[in-house]
Amino acid sequence: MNKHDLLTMGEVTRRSGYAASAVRYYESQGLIRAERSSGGQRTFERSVLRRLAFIRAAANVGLSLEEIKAELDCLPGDRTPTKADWARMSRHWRRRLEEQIHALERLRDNLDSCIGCGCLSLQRCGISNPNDAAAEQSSGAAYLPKVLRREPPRRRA
Amino acid sequence: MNKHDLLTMGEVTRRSGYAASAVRYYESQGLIRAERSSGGQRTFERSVLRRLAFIRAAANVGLSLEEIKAELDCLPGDRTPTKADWARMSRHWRRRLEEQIHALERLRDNLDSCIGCGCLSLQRCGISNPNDAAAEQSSGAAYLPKVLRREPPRRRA
DNA sequence: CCTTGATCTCAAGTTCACTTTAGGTTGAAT
DNA sequence: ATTCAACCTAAAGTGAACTTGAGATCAAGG
Repeated sequence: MNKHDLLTMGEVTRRSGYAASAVRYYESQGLIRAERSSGGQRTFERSVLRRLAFIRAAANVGLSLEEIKAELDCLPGDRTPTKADWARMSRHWRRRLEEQIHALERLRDNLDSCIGCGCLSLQRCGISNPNDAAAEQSSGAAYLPKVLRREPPRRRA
Repeated sequence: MNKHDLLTMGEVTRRSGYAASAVRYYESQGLIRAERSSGGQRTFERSVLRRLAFIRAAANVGLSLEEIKAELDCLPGDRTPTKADWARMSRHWRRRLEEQIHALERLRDNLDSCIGCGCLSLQRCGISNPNDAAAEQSSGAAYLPKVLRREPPRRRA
């Protein structure tokens, strides 16, 4: 093991699975911290692995780096995060996951009925025609869940 | 109604909800077709509205434009798509939606147990440590569903 | 000391899905 | 004939999340 439990860039990349460029990028964005050796090379505390793991997990849940940073900033920098810390943060995830799940389920079910009636080709389909209200007496996008809907001026996924 | 059922750009943008720039972009990418007037202005067939509706719906399901184009390319250019056409294409969607749903559910449930044991901080958590096999006898990313996992060289969401 | 591999910085490049800008044309109404 | 909204093109810009490249430096073994 290294001096005083400090990790090199190589160790971090091997153990986190992230590329060095990504690790540097996260540091530049303030998601992780790194000390420097006398020669200017990065040395990481062990806890950086946990942070990187958290980053990947959160990214998998669909959070942007900005959101992830916001959550990480709530973690105590000094003490080891407690179970309560993690639990608090996970509530965000759970809520987002639940939303995504329900949204997808609604979309899937609506898709079934759309296929059943072939209405994807018509003006009155909620999935495909959220904006054609002018052309028809369509009830609009009632079926398309907010979290999934992409309005005309799209934002990134 | 216009001559021979042809739509102008303005009508298409109003009825599809897409910006003109987006419509032009889709044309440039071969997702939709447009005729030209004598003066060079676009005229669209009615069916472009259906295509645009399809594009939005598919995008909402998470398909990339490339994938959407691939699906649209399977549609018969000549005849009006049949119910069978739509049904075939919707199978892709359904499969993808089901995958996403199950992936999120597994992630959510795993998150619960992770929080329960506080293991997000340890090496043996499947959610957070898909790549730390070298450091521990970890069973790896068994819990993290493929569709959600972001491997080190990430691709876009 | 020398070599080699790991690491450094900084700037620029990449991808996706569009939007914005600039400057020029069209076409319908007056 | 004039006006003016609607439309055109081509090129450049956007933002997220990184990667790549160039060229220099560091650290450790022989």
